[in-house]
Amino acid sequence: MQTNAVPICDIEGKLTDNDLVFRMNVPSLRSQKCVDCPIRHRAVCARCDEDEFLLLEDMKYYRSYEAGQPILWRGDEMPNVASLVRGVASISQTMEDGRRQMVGLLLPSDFIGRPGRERAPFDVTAVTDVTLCCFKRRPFETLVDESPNVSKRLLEMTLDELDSARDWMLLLGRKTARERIATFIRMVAQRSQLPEEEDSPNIFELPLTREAMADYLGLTLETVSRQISALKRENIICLHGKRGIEVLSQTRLAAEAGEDAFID
Amino acid sequence: MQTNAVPICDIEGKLTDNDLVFRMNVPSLRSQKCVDCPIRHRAVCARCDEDEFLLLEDMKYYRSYEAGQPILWRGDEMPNVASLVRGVASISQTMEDGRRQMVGLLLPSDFIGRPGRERAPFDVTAVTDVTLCCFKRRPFETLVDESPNVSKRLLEMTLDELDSARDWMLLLGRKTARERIATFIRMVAQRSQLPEEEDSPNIFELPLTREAMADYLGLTLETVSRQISALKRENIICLHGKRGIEVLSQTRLAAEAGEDAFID
DNA sequence: CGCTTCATTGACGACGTTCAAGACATGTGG
DNA sequence: CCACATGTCTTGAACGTCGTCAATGAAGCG
Repeated sequence: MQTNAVPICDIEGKLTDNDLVFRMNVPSLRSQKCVDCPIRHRAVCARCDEDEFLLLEDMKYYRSYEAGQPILWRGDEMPNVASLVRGVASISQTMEDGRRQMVGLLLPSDFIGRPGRERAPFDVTAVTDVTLCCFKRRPFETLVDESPNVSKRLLEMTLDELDSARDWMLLLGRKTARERIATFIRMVAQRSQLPEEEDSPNIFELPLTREAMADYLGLTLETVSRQISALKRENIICLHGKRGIEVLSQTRLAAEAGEDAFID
Repeated sequence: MQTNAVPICDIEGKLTDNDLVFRMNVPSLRSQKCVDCPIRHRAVCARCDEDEFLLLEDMKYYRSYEAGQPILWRGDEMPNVASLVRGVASISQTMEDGRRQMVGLLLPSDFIGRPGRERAPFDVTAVTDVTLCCFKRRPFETLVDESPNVSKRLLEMTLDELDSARDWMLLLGRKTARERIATFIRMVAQRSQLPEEEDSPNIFELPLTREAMADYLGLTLETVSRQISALKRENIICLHGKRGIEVLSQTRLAAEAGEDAFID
């Protein structure tokens, strides 16, 4: 897996809940100013200078969606592009008979839409409550044309996403159900890591329902459930409620994931 | 599927071979001059002006590989980036136990490598005989930084590849063996289409062995072979040698592929 | 001619899907 | 407080697709 980890989101308030630390609580936006923006250092605007931020602040507006709501349908006109500020969203495709495959998971700082494309090629759906920082596509395209700070960052982000997509293709094409689940749990753990932590946390929450995990992993929800139960039975993980996961052995979980050594 | 069709390559000479028209013969490079380059209008340099071509001609050199040869190993240093000028190459990942998944198929005009990345994240292998137009990474990075014509084209190409990768994820995650084969045959047909043709040709050659197809489609070579035989038995296609395919019913093949309506 | 490479075909079994029932938690109204 | 409905998750049993292992066939080459 590529290791462009982004904490799925910052934690807010105290960290006690029956001795469990559940992450992925969503911080509220405290300001509309780019300077205070929680994703400022990672988003498409990461390398903007002050003048560019002025332009952006002028053309941007926030928009929120509740968990489960569609953000875009495939084929929709896309008058806007956007940065995901808060929450988790999915990019997915559905076949006529209803089979569905998630083809991307959007986390804070990820970019939605593309300059030069009028219609959405995929469905985008809010998985949790979501806030977007939207820009009208036309003026944004002009900005991309004129600001290397934006276009270079966008290229970099797109290349990273392409690498991640290719890693996921290995999982979808070749990994067993067990390996897919283990890989996914490790990925979520890694992305739940806070900046001040040294390692992935042992306790965290899954951001997806079993059904959404199945869509992401190319499995059925029954298989997902069975494999999670199996990992629990073998004392590799332990469950806290429906979504809470505690990893009892990182080593064994890594082995189950069948992962290659990393490179960088 | 996205429809950024590139003919896998131009045809050379006469078109008779027992009444079959086999495409994918590879034209030889007739010149080292960018103006005469067969991929000039589609590659990363598609929008370069004369000055930029002068710079490129100065830093470029051609390099060829025979079918089967490795071009890059995962983890290798990448002193160069390159455009694929002639032939077909694959991007693939291999797990420790040997399971392999092709995660991209590189055709003429496709770009290899990325600015700002020192090591190859995946294996790249010549599928047929291949010729690359190579550029030293450092000077190329400078060119990308300074020429919007190059960086914008590169962004566009990368976004297209990301869309294709996501289409492929649907195939790997959800399609049956039969659907994968039918989808693949249709894709090859479409890419074999010459500029002057109105539709995909009915007769063409598969650019991959059964094993390579299996790697690409997330199947075993036996399953690939069985499904091709089944399509033959049902008179949907007909075989001419090992690689030659004749589509007897586009309609039925499309139905077998389980494809959504296109959007654009 | 044997050797190699690539493709086809068969028999069998494993893994994951499908269908179905039940558990558990939460919320609503009587 | 209970009865009941709803959404999410778990578990079981039967089935089917595709992978594995193995034998055979076809084409190209020294």
